[in-house]
Amino acid sequence: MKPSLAKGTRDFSAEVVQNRQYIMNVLKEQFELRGYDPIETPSFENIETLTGKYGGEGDRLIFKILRSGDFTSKISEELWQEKQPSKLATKIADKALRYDLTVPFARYVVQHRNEIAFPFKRYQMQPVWRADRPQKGRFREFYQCDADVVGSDSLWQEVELIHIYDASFSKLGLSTTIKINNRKVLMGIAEVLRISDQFIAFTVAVDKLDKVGPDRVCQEMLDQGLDETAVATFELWLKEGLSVARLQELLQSSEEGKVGLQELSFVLENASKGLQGCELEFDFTLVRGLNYYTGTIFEVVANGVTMGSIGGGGRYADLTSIFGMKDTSGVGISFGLDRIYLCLEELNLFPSVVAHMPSIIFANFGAAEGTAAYHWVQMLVAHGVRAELYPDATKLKKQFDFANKKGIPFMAMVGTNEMGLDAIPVKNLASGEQKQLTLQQILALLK
RNA sequence: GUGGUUGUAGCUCAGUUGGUUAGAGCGCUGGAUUGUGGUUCCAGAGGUCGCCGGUUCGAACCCGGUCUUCCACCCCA
Repeated sequence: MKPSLAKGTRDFSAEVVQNRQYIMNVLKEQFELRGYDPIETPSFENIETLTGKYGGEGDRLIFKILRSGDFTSKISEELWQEKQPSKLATKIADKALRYDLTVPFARYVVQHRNEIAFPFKRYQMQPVWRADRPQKGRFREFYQCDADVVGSDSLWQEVELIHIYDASFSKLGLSTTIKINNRKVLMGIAEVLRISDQFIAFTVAVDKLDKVGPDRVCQEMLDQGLDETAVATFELWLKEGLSVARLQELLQSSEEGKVGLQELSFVLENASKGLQGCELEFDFTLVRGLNYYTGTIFEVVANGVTMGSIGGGGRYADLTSIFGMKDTSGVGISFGLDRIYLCLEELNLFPSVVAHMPSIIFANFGAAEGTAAYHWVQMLVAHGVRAELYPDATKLKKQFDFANKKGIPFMAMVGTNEMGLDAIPVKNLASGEQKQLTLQQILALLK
């Protein structure tokens, strides 16, 4: 059997893991500074918890887990003959891998509502799975790092989340643009254009603006059967580029649109104060496909890197009601760990020092010498120094090669002559310099 | 899910219109050098040419299928 990875998955080397931990530590620090607590949820959920939450074709991308036992007994002959994958799916599969962290979080909140102090702020850094076709920066297993707060309508939460984005990306040295919009503004636009009943088709088309340009966006709207005069008006707006002030004029007749603009103005005004490095930018064409968003929506892109969004989020006023808990608004952001990693790598922004702490390896010259050397290792480890004995008494060349390859900076040599001495030869592998050192001197060198 | 693309040694890649035994660099193993590495020199190991099938006297090369890679859609972190 030839070893191979499942499509869209990866192994991580020690160096990659350390770099990933570096990113997660930065995020963790920012989350905790703002009062978010960590939780974790299972990697799979009951399938009905996840299905129907992610918009049009979202269910297609959910990894489903086959029922244990004889699932064929649950399928009638008629159902089998229908050959409808979506209907068959729930009979064959009763569990699914989580698709994002927001929906499991909403399930968690409802289920634990009596133990939770609201507003509840949590962060969560775990893998999610999507049955997508892999591409660069697009995997079937990847990590999301989410911060959400549930149980408050306050727009200060939006402001806080923007500042978490700003502080985190600034710490990572990554130049980013945080795009912001409000779903109520989009609904207001649709209302004014009298295409509210085709809102989804409208937003799907708008979402493609930066990819295909205004002409093709409008063409797609017409293809989707949207009213011609509405599309013509919208085309003018697209080419004009709408500011908040201009929208305030245009959306006079839409109550929802006006509320959206008020919210947007508050967030923009307060969040733009004291930004460390990110640009905050209103973009009335920002849509986001997940259909649980109701108010503010965010998306983050890295400047100077060709990569999809590296973060996104928004307010969901009613996600918990699906699980039986009404009137509980939530808002959250997500960091795409794997894409952030690729950006930092491409821009050479990983600090090189994170990789290795000082450490020392003891050469192995034989049974008795090994025993003496291991005694030194024990003493050093007891003092908190990373130390190890090369396990086999092979040729020194091999032991040196091993130390070099592993990036160990020092090698100690306890041979027949040094057994029982207080000072042993310690060699700096980078410079080649070698000295007789006592335990205290070695500790001073390595600590 | 749709369309395209990719696959040759551990790694990066050559390989002529289909023609004997498929090559290079790096890496690896051994030696020069039995307790002092990185340099150098010498020798060696390592490949069902992604997999399955077909065409052909003959296939790494042509054809079909399949898996994988990357890309464009769809969608998204």
